[in-house]
Amino acid sequence: MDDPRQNQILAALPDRDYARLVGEFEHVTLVPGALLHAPGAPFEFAYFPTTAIVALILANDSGASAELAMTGKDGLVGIPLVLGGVSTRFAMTVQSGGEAWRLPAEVMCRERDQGGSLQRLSLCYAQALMAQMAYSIVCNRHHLVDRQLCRWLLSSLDLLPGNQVDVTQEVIAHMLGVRREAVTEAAGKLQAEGLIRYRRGHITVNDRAGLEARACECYRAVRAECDRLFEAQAASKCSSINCTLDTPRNSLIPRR
Amino acid sequence: MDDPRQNQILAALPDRDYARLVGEFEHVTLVPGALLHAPGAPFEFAYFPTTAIVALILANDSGASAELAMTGKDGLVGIPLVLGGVSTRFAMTVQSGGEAWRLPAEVMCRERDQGGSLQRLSLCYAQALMAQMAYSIVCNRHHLVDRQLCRWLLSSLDLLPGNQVDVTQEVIAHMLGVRREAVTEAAGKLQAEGLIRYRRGHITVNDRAGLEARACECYRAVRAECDRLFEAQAASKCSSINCTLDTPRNSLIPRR
DNA sequence: GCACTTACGTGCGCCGTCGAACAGATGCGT
DNA sequence: ACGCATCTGTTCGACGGCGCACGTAAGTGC
Repeated sequence: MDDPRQNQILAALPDRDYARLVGEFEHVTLVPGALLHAPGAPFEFAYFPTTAIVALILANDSGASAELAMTGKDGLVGIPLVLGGVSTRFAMTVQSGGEAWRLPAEVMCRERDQGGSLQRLSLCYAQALMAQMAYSIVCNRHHLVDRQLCRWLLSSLDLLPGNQVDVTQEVIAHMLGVRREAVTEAAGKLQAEGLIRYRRGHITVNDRAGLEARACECYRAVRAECDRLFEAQAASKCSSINCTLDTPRNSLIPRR
Repeated sequence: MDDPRQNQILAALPDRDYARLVGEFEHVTLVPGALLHAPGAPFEFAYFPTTAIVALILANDSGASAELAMTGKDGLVGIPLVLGGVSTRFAMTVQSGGEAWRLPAEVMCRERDQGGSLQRLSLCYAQALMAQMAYSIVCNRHHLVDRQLCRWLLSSLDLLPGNQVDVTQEVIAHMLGVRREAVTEAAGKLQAEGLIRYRRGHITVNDRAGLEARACECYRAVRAECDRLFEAQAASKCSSINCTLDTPRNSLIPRR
């Protein structure tokens, strides 16, 4: 049976806190393409995926859209509950079907106001999300589609059990904010290089190391930053560490 | 004399909390181009700008970079202190010189752990930052440079007292992540349309309404979202509102 | 095994951005 | 008022991505 603590946030929770919350979790199966959260709607649950992947997508009024980040077993869906903003314009859709556990919004708000471990870990994931989004901005600007595809595939792979990503080129195009044909071309290159194998909605990654080498450095950077953030929090049992540091004061001298 | 409560977060703070903190603020003048925070360094202060604007910039190892968001009197610089991540890969540079007030990191951490009004308002601004970044992603992907320039100018203008932005095209190019020539061309168009007037590092906005019409809808969307977030928080005196809502449960039915 | 839906592959012209090199203009210091 | 560094404007070929149209292949259901 699916265990909530396959989710990294719940796994990092001190046993006492987990025991306190465990009765409130509800198990849900997320089917691919499902809309977990509509733009502007209030959150009713926070979702802690174990095997599912949820995509955060922003679409503006003109229909232009792009994926902002993806959340799997590494985090939770429903950051506005943690930050206090109640809702968000982001849409959350199930990118890869699987299992998740959810907590009612009331419970999340209660935890937020009490400021316990769950809140602390969730805030940390909020920062990891910001890092993901930030690198997406740079990556979008400066990197070619095939490298972005590598990054996307690797990010997905990190949240999945095997070496296979089940998704059509159409969906990837939507996520990356490019044309479907551009994905076809990029995927074709990667396949020609023997890195992946594509067959009708199923990508098998043959050479993960090669894919990493082919990806832009954004992938490694995001991963490093997320690891740093997570480890810093998971390690700390007290929430008020890491404040006092004895580095030299930053100067306010203009650059160049 | 510069008043800390020109900053919107400090202004929204209940008087009792402000009175408690006021002695700990230090006034600083930020000069254009100064590096407020180097990537990866721990934060020593949180900055609350009043008339200055600070740019959040991410540069990867290859030198590719882009502005993620800008913070002025509407927020604070040092979100990682609020989220508990201690540091960040983002660089913070002074985009427009001016005044700010700062709090030592220790004080911010204390406030974070106590979970008072300052923390609540800061978290809300964190979500506003995410919104800014999110729309940047979509905007980068789908909108032409001249429209992005409009958005950038309007965002700056909202944080400045007059109708003038003092910045070279070189700097704007760096912020938008495009070539300097692209900015020249875009600015030329706007000038030809009578919206702005450009003269050696000083942009005067003649027709703000026209500029808004010319900008992509991302500007309005970001502004609406930030206003929503801020008002929701500023209005609430109790931190545990807005959790229980009686909307229909979201279905988990796949789309299309 | 059949037609049929769905997904992938390919060709074409168009346009916005890049990269680099260079010309012109403005404002500052002395 | 002059020289000069700095900022702005312009040109050119190259290229990546877009939008469209169409062809092909792989699964699905009867």
